[in-house]
Amino acid sequence: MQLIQEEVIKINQLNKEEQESELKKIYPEYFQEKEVKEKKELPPLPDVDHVVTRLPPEPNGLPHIGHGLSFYFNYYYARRYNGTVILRFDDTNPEKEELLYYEKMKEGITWLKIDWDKEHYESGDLPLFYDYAEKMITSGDAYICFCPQSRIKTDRYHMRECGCRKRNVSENVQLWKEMLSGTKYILRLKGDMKAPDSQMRDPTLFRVVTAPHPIQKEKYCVWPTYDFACAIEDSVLGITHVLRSNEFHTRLQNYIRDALGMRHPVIIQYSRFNVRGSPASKRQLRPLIAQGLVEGWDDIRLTTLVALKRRGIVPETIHALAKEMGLSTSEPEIDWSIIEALNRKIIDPTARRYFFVPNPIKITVEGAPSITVKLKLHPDIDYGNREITTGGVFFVPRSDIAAIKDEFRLKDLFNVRVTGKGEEIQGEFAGKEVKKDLEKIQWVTDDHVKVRVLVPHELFKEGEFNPDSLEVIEGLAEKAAGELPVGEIVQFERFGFCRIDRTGEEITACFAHR
RNA sequence: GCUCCGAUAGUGUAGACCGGUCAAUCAUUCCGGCCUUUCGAGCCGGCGACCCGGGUUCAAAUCCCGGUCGGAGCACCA
Repeated sequence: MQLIQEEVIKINQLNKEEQESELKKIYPEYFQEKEVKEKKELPPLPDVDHVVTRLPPEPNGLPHIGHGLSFYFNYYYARRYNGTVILRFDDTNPEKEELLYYEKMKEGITWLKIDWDKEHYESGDLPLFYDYAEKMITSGDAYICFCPQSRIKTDRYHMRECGCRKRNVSENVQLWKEMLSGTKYILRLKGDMKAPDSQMRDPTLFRVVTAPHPIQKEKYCVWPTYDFACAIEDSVLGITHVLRSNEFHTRLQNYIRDALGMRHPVIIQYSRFNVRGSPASKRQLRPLIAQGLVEGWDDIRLTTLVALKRRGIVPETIHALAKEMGLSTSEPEIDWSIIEALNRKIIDPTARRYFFVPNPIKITVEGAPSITVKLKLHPDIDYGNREITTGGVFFVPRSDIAAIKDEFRLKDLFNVRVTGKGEEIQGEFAGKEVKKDLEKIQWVTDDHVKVRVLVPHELFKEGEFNPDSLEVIEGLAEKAAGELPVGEIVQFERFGFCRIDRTGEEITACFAHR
């Protein structure tokens, strides 16, 4: 006890730096953990001698934020461990894939600032899949089935085996050949029809699909199902780590690989997540688009990557969001406020500032001097300025002026005393002195551009479509805003961060967030 | 119904594997205050949570059992 007290006194006499350096000698882990926490990184991966991951899109639609996170997780770990990331198209259903969406997936990934080392198409591996299929047929692990779909379904439900299961290997080999030439049988896994996990009850491995494939055209008519193709590919491509959402179950794929004596990747699952009030599934979105309730796949209320981009959400925000949520296994209902906060933090240092006046009202200022002001493009960082020459006529936000009792300040310009309110406002010049308590309001002069701002709100409220989810605010912006290019993200002062969506006579901007 | 996951403040997350340092982390929202010629950023402060019930233990957010609730799968989709 005595000893301890003496030591404590000794240590307390050291200054902070000395204490830290001492601690580093005996307990360096203390500092490592601290750093990880501060940066907010994803947890480390197990078994990382070398890492190969995959980005596995199906080219059947536009990527949304869920794809984005999945892409990022897999990309992140490959880069973190100096590994390889493969863009692999899971395109084994000719009925659903479309050429266009291969490109859209790539565009989405590129927009996310994610790159990949190799590109691979499952649809190019059919001979390989056939080889493995034949192995499973010869080993008695798979059999051809003639039964109609409905029968299979009820048999699986009731754990009944069908007659097809009893055929011998040579019969199956023969039938497989027939199948390859187009006869509509299916190849099923000889699993366990009594398995409590119904997925293991002889699932389909191959089926005949006559629809042409966007890449392979009509070269093949027998296509593997997802679990078979994926099981093989993950092993053959040397994938070491699979990060995927929990709608996929691992048991069947592992079983198939075991049957073929193949290596397993490490599988890490996380939960699918939702953004509050924004459905992500195509099934829910299609009717909204068809009915014109949303503008299209890039409607700013949506969470497709094109919509996020259009709204002014930057790719780094998706990265940050992935780190924020981690590989969570609970079912999150992400609030837009989290996405907005992350985005704001990222764009605030670069977004140039401009004056925008929503719902403007004209004000004539008696005795106003004509001034040419230089207004800074950013309050904290020097990005230069824009120049505005003023006269006696201004436009200010209607709602602001309504709250003014007497005097206010045209921000960065001068003070005005209100002398009359009506259809227009009258005022008089009230000095240039900056007064601390005076309301500062943004303004534009006669020399302005018209701006329409699209403001997104929750698309669904309590499960119901929200008819007021897209607000349109008309207003005026200073002339300089008229020269901004499409895609520029700016902050309209005292209004919010917006992305220029369309230029021309009238500008359209999308409201990202405050 | 069966199988697999999960449940920490309004929201998201850390802690759980290896029980005590947890009257529980960080972020966000909300509310105050400071700062600022933006209602942005920054800074300070505040409210706010371990699903329920048993068990093990000197000690449970953490381990075990049982509920409840939520999600996913049970396709010739991926």
